[in-house]
Amino acid sequence: MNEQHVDYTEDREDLNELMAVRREKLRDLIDLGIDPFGEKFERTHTAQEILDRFDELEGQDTVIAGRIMSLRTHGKATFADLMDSTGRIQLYLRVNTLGEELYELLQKVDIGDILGIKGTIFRTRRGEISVEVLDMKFLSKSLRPLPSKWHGLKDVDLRYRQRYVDLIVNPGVREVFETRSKIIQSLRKFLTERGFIEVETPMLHVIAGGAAARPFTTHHNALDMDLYLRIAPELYLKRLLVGGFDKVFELGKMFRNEGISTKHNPEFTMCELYMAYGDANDMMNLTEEVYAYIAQEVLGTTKITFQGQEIDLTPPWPRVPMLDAIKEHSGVDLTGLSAEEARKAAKEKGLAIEPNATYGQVLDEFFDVFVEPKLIQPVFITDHPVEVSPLAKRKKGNPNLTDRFEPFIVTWEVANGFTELNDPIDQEYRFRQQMAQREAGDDEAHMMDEDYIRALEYGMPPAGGLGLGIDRMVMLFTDSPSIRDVLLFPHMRPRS
RNA sequence: GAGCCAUUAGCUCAGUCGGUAGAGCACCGGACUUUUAAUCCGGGUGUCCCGCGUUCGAGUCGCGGAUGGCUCACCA
Repeated sequence: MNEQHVDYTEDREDLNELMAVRREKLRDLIDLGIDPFGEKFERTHTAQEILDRFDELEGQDTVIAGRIMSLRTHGKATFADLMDSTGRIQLYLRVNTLGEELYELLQKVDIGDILGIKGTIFRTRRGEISVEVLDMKFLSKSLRPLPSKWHGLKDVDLRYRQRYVDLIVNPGVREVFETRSKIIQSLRKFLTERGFIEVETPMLHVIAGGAAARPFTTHHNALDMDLYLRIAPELYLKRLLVGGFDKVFELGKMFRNEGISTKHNPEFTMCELYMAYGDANDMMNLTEEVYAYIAQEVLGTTKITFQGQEIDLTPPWPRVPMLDAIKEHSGVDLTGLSAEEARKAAKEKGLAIEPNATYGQVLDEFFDVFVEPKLIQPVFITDHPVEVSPLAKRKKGNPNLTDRFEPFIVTWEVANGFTELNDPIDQEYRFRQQMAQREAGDDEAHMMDEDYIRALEYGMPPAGGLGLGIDRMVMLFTDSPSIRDVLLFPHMRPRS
């Protein structure tokens, strides 16, 4: 083994006074033969348990551990607040009970240190449930000062880059991520209770399919080939329907090489699920059910508040064909128009449209401008044009539209689903259309996937499919206006 | 990618007309054995985001850059 030598006495000139003082205390502890970074520590209670069960625990001994969040010294007695993952509890330290030696050691304790405490549970004269300390151990000396105790950390840049500090000093941040965990748990429970099997499909794709988006590119050295990070798991999951699975879902990260905004992060979480022998209608039922189920499980109600507006998630949600919604909100009926007529209608409404825009693209533009901003309460927008839905089955009676839907809540598209196209000949035709669009300069058009066509040729049962945006769901349920508030480590440009 | 705004002590923020850098908390020294934003006395700890320029003199004015926020664009 190499000889290791850690120098705790090194003087570093890059440290500010606050950090230098903490290092000095660290050295003092080492000189006293005390390990500042502790070891395994068995606790008997959490802070919250003591607060909740005080009546039965009063007078008993307890062993707790956590981070010191404030210190109030009064000469020969000191009060401190200890924070663990469940909450805060006050410590009372007295020279009489601790002894001179241990009480002296208190001078080496800084706010931020993680201590192990043995003590007696009692209530102070002022009525605060506290632990009178009999013994204390350093479990981790903190070498950096925490942000001010009542302003917390406000600088959003620092909050995201140093989420660990944000979590320590800003109460509520932890809650958002605890809620996120509960939401994902409820979702898994909901789906597995209904017979869905959770699967994992590749994240490294040879063809980035299943959505219209620019992919990230990476490289496999041994094979000397470029690969894409997945933009959607859709085509793999439907291969599983071909293989005989009836109900599958995958919950995981997707990667899209696009802009960053309050609603977009380059990597985000989606849940896709597929149900053999079902259709878009089943998926709409499932969407409103799963939203109501999770809201009930996590928040105890299906009426939630987002940024001051009440949102009623109680099923059923209205289902409105896209053309009807456009007609209602713009006054323009685009039904049955040619691409050219649609472009003309767009110009009359002052919309910026590409000269060679397809009928579907014109519809999208009308929808984005006139309809989307109005969709506050949950609503399904249905029957999307076929050009923008290359994987969805055509609508019976109107081959220009598909059996597709997108639910909207607070103007956000929170999911996307449709009756799956299981006709390999039509699918190949759609891919070719997409390739033509790609050649015309649309680098988000779908790529050809020969193997997927082959899978469909073996026969895929009719099916309904759904993709749920998990980050937006968490935003909605935690009243968070930015996706960065529901991602522990949102993407940030590295700082030089 | 474009526009607007922000960046000053560890944190939260002030800084007037261009004239030697300020507060609260935190921190350091002292007093204090039931406080809780403890209190009282004393102490300011700084690459004013970076660079260039204007000026006798720049935190402040100009130009360029970095990072972030918001809006727009992009994102079916």
